[in-house]
Amino acid sequence: MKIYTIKDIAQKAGVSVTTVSRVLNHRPDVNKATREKVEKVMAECHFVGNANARGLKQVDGDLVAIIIRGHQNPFLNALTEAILQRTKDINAAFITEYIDEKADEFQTALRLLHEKRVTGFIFVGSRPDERTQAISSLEMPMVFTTVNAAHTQLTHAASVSIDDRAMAREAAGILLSRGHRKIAVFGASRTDGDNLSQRYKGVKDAFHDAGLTFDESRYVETRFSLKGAYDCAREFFAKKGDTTAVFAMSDTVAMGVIRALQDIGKRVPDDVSVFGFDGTETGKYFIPRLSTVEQPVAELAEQSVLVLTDMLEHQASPRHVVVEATLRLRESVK
Amino acid sequence: MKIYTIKDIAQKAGVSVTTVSRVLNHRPDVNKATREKVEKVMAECHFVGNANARGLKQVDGDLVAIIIRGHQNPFLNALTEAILQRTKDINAAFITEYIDEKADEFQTALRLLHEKRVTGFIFVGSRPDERTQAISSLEMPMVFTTVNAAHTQLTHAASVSIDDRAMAREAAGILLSRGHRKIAVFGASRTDGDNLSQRYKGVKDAFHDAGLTFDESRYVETRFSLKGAYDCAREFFAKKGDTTAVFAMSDTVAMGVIRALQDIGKRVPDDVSVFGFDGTETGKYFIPRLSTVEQPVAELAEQSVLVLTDMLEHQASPRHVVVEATLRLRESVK
DNA sequence: CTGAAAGCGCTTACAG
DNA sequence: CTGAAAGCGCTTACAG
Repeated sequence: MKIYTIKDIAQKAGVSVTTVSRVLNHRPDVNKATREKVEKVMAECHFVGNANARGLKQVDGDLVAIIIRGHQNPFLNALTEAILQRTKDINAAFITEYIDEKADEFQTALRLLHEKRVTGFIFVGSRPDERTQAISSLEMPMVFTTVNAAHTQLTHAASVSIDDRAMAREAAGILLSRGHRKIAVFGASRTDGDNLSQRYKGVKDAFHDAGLTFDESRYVETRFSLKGAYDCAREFFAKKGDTTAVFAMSDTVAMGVIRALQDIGKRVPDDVSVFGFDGTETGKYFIPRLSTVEQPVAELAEQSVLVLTDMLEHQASPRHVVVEATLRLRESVK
Repeated sequence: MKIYTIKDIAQKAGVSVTTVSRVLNHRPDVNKATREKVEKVMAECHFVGNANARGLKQVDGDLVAIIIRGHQNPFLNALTEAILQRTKDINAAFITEYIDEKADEFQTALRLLHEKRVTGFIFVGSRPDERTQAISSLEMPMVFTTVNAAHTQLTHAASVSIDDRAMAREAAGILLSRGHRKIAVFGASRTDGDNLSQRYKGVKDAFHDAGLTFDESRYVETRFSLKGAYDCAREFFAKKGDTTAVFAMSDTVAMGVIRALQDIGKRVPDDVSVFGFDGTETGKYFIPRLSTVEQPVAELAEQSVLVLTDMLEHQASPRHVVVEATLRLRESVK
């Protein structure tokens, strides 16, 4: 199958490449008859412009890279899809780049900046840490989704997130109000200021509210996968079998924990209550249905795109938007 | 942050752009001292070549587009990640393109062909239908993963898949051998030859093996989502409450069905047995654990890359590889 | 081992 | 409304 260039089309249509380019870009200043002739030839040839050539020139228009940490996180996948949805009627091109859990987003961003002349970034599921500081040197519009970057040194970074700390406090508060005292927290290594550390603080807040102190020996770090959580839970409950409630920092972790509890003969929620986080679709259908902090995916997505385009198109300053999350009390908590 | 071009680097290093290009491409014919000087400057400037400019020239090397149907399918996500894994040490570049469930993969392929000068395709989770026939006109190496394209008219298409029909037959056979007769099948609209129709045929084979006939009124079409399957199951069991087993054409569907059964007071597997398909991670941790046909993700991925690179590099003819799937009997079937 | 020059397929002032 | 020409940032024969 021959690949036609703009030159081929011009020749077939008997016009200049300039004119073809104009038709291709829907410029108004083309004679109707000429336009139609060119369009006909393009259609016949299944012509599609070469993105490399166009990108090489590209002085116009913004190009936003959406950088997603991990392929397998259902919550981030849903969020990414929602962002892409909001992207349709925006006057900018978007590309998605999935990176490894352990990959360096600064390197990735830098590469995309050079390779593709990216003009803005959306980081999905990223955590501001040392590497992320380096990103700031990029000095271009960027938004972190799901994590609050207000208190970082990232001068060009906006963020859209829920109030992780307040929600965790609420969730843990419910556990406490129902009489649970031996509460375990399943999280992951956190750096100061990221959303996991916020959630951890929220749990401590709840204990404080109740005039109690969180027993740090019931804090567990796990990978955010079913298997990771399952294995951790088996190990943890072998030692701390008197635990009556678990606050898991993601739904995936919650499900792994519940499965483990089931396997050691503990019923959820009768013997142990489990709280999840994120509000994934699977959690709604799990048995038992997960109690969780539901992140508003659509709004997170919408605000992210909005904040970024404001920076891109109107040179707005970076904002830090906090959207409302919802506590879902379902079957996994008694 | 300034974006440096090869010209800037050349100037700073006091050499020609040709030489910088050579260093950039790790060509051997550069003086060691020169190379080091250039590399030093490149490092200082965080230089990364412009992919558009390189791609514009690109006479060398293959570019493979991996086209994935849907963002949210856990099985396809796992498969994609496995393919990407196999991709590291291949002498070709790979890009991933997620398309909508309803999107036209021919248009997508065509666009990528022109836009990016793609030289080969891997279609993940695609189904050969009318549109797919059009793809054949692309006349370039392509492989369909998870669906057997041996009996299609796709002359340039290879495929890597399991034997869907045989596996469905085995699974349904187990249901029958355990005394189930009122078996429902939850699938989706299929076209002749796709993997869903194969699975359907497999179920019929199993009934035939047992000297029985599948009761078509127990065949249900559903979206392949938890909600879709859930709603379908609620509706179906309201009418066909005597059904004692379900063969679901994906794990996701199976989980939706199980949740629905739970909600109408039927226990799985005591009242109703449920078989899934794919062998997802979630299915392993679901309560009850899913009995399923486990597709060998790693092998599917490896063979797909292998078959494609054979076509790309050695002009091999398209092969149709069938890999071994595994029946997993777990808790959801009694 | 190194460089000048042509060209990849577009877009965009500029001129008409 | 239309076209000739320059140029985007690279790569690659070709010449030395």
